Amino acid sequence: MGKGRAPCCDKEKVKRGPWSPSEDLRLISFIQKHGHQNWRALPKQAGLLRCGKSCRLRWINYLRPDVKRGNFTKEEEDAIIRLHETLGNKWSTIAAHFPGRTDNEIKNVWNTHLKKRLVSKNENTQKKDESKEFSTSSSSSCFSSSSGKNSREAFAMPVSDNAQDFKTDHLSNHGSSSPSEEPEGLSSSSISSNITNSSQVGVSNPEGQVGSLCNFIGGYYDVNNNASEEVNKPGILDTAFDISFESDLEFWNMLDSFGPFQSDEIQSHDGTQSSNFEVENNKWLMYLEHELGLESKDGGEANSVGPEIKPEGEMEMGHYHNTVQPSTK
DNA sequence: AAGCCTTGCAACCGCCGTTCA
DNA sequence: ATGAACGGCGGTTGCAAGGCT
Repeated sequence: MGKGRAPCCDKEKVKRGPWSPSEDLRLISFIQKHGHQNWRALPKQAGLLRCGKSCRLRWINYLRPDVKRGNFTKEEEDAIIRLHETLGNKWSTIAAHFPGRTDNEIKNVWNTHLKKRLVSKNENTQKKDESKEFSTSSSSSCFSSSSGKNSREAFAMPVSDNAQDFKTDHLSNHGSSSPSEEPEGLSSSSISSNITNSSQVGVSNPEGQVGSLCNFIGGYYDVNNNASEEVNKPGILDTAFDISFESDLEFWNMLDSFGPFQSDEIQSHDGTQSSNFEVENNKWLMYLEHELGLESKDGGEANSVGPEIKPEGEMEMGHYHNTVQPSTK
């Protein structure tokens, strides 16, 4: 043949790096309206200069309405550790046990926190073991054989069979699976059969679309706190997603000028979020609503912040990029 | 206060499995 | 039966923010 694999996109003509608000909105509104049957064709149809893969990733890991963000609880972390022992680096499978969590997020948590925790734990136990006779038991830790960088190799062999069993058992029997198999600390509400992946997001369901969209608009930074109710108004939604992808260049360009903003600001929305963030958040929402002509007349929370809507440049949109995260470092 | 180091995370890359013509 | 196209997955990287000296 000699052709090789065709690149998924022309990297020369494709934008890379952080997503801008405008791009996010375009992607969201497009998916809400049309779904995502074809990721490769989507960027073009949505007027995005992005690779289809990039769009998919952005949607799945960030923009999806049901994506849950914020710090992992101790229970979640424990569950991840347990699942990882069984499944290895099957992040998507592990993620399936945590509705709203993405494989990328779990992978990151594992690599940044849990792995280290286990390594140090393992070192301690290893020191103890060294004083004893060599034990043939190699299953005491998932790290026993993973000295190299490639954890894929380390886990591939020993877990494959178990993984399949586990997958079958847990994915098909959620809600009715035997409690003994279920990771400790995970309630039925935290592990539900509502496994979410990109293809299961309600983009094909008109009602689901509206619900998802509400969640997005109202909860772009606050998926978990039901703020969506504030803007759960059909009229608003209709208007919001009648935005033309081609015609309102000025609007999209204006959004672009804000620079990247990240919905990771919804982190720590467990009620401990600083009011500073909420003010900025609400300003942003108000601004968007204003620009879209969506101001809610009955004065939701978003309007309680104050009437001041600063124009471009004064809203310090840079704030929306990783600046108000609750620091856990 | 400034510079360096570490950490965390979004995004990219390339491979693999599945689907479809 | 075959190969291209596509979606999905896991590994890795780059960068920004925070911490430390």
